[in-house]
Amino acid sequence: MLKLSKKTEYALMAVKFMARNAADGSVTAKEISEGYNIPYDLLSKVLQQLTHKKLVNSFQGIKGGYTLNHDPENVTLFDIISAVEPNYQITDCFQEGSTEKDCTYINCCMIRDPLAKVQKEIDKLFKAVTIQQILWP
Amino acid sequence: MLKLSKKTEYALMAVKFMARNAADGSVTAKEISEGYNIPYDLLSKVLQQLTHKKLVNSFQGIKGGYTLNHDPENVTLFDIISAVEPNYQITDCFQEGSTEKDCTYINCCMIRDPLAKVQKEIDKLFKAVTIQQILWP
DNA sequence: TTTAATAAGACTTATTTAGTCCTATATCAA
DNA sequence: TTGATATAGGACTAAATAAGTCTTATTAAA
Ligand code: SF4
Ligand code: SF4
Repeated sequence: MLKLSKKTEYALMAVKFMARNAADGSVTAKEISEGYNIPYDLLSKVLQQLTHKKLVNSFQGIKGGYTLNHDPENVTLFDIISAVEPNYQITDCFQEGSTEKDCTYINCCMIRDPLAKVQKEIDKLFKAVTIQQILWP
Repeated sequence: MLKLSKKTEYALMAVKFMARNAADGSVTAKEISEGYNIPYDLLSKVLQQLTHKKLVNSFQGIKGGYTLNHDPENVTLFDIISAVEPNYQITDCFQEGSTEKDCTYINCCMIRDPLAKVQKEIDKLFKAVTIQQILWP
């Protein structure tokens, strides 16, 4: 159905919040959650995923929080999506080492390679969009 | 998660089958289903949806079946997807007349317009890919 | 040592997708 | 005219995924 998950949207919103409040140093998950009305627990997971991909810095402890790790013009929509969506591809069979478990048609499929090309185009598109462009259009 | 549904894949496979067997006149859902191992009932629905969008011709009755209504180079991936996926867009809020029921953030959202632009790029991409290119790469 | 933050896994619920079943209708041919 | 076989389409069930919640552990400043 080609829909982005809420996690991607929350990630973008969180990045926006962090950039806006960069002056005040780090920003907590609670502040973002309350500022934009995002479920706290889910947002926390999103921030953790962004941390793993080094898109944000996290600081633990009572004065902890998050900061952006890159300038918005150096982070793309592709970075955000692939940090947050486990496998964001248009079919189930593009992963490294996909087998019949992923799709029963995998060994006889006549649309796989062509769709892989479409996937590459989509990747290219997402890599061409920076979050700078998205969040300050 | 950005995945195409099985219905889209089945639609593409069905189109391929029809083109391949065009010489024999119309082709039945059963033949496609058995030829490519696609669940019959689901495939039938897909074919009905393609019929509604005039992408295929359907013939009822005992000698009935389906034929392609256009040359493969004149049908795009966009046509197939939008025939078969109810609303294939990357967010819930791009429909005509979307309200708070679709997304609670709709009136305060800072990422909606930018994502709409991304959607347009995706549309453009899908419209640029013909099923000729996909099925006979 | 208390407090407030992140980290992370387990769990539950809601939504969507995939698949099935059943009945109606159309058409051909014996 | 009737039986066989095709599409049409609605209702339903099951499976998979996404979204949200709960709980416990860890971290670090005051
Ligand atoms: S049907 Fe083909 S393209 Fe789709 S998931 Fe299976 S192998 Fe991949
Ligand atoms: S968060 Fe914004 S972009 Fe996403 S569905 Fe809601 S209104 Fe649309």
